[in-house]
Amino acid sequence: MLKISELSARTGLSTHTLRYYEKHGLISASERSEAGYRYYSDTDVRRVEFVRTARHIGFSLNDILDLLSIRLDKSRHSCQEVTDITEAKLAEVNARIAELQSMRQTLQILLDSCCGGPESATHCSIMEALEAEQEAEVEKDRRLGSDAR
Amino acid sequence: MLKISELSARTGLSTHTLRYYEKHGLISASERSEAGYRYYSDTDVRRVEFVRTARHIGFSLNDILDLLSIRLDKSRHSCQEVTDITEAKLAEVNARIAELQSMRQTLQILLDSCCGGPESATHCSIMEALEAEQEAEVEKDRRLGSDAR
DNA sequence: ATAAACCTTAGAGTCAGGTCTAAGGTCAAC
DNA sequence: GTTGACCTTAGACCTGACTCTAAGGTTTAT
Repeated sequence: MLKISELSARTGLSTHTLRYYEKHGLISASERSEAGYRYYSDTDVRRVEFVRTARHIGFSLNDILDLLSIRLDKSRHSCQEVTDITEAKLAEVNARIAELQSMRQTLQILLDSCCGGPESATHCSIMEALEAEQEAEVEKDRRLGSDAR
Repeated sequence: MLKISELSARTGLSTHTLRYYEKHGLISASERSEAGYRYYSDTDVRRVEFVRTARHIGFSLNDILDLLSIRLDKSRHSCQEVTDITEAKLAEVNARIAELQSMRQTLQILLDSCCGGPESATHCSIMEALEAEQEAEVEKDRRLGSDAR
């Protein structure tokens, strides 16, 4: 049985975070000393590691709650439930990537248009683009035929 | 001169957001009525639109504060200052994209490994990967030679 | 003259995922 | 038998960008 600081050392999660996860129903210590100290069994440790792994991959704490409830009784759940959660997360990630790529494209167009030198910014094309009533966005949309956002 | 609700209608930013931007030094109304009502001039409107455009591209409010101070007296600032801000933002965006792509790859590997069917999750390979002490991550790192994060 | 539709402010709440603090109790070693 | 390292809790604080509320004042249309 591990004390919380030992579990923290082992998992790389702070004791604060471990208590936070417990408060949110993700993990628990299967025993408590008389004084209330948390003691974690091997089973507890595996659950914490499951959470950490899922977190590291990018699942939210709510996703992980769902995954944990499947994990608790796998025979009552299907692979499809698991892939549904995973696919939803993948869709989120893809949507966010698309947004960021759109930002990247705009930023790159801005950078390409500007000399970037020590000259006064009086005629800086980036500043002009930002002043110019969404022109950069319009330009980008025209090139990409984008409907995004 | 526009009242705040008119400016809101014109920019698509809520009156709440406009006041919030003002509180944070991004914009202001060049006049106030005796009762304290904000009145926005054309110059004010252009500044608000500048903020909105920059925000839409993905600049943070702090980035925009920097851009605005350049905008206020362009002759005292260089193109390089502008491109520095833009490049820093581009680097942020690229870093975030890389993180998300790593997540995407892991999620895709998980999905590829799982049948996704109505079968019991007892032997679900996604669940196994999440249980298996970072194995999915290790696998991914091996394939990509990744050092990221 | 009164109701509807506006406007003001300070300050609280929201989201996610922690992170930290205060005030105190416990335990092992010397 | 006390020092220092650990543990407990409730609850505040953090980031960033809003979003909303309460309580009140103003303007406009009828």
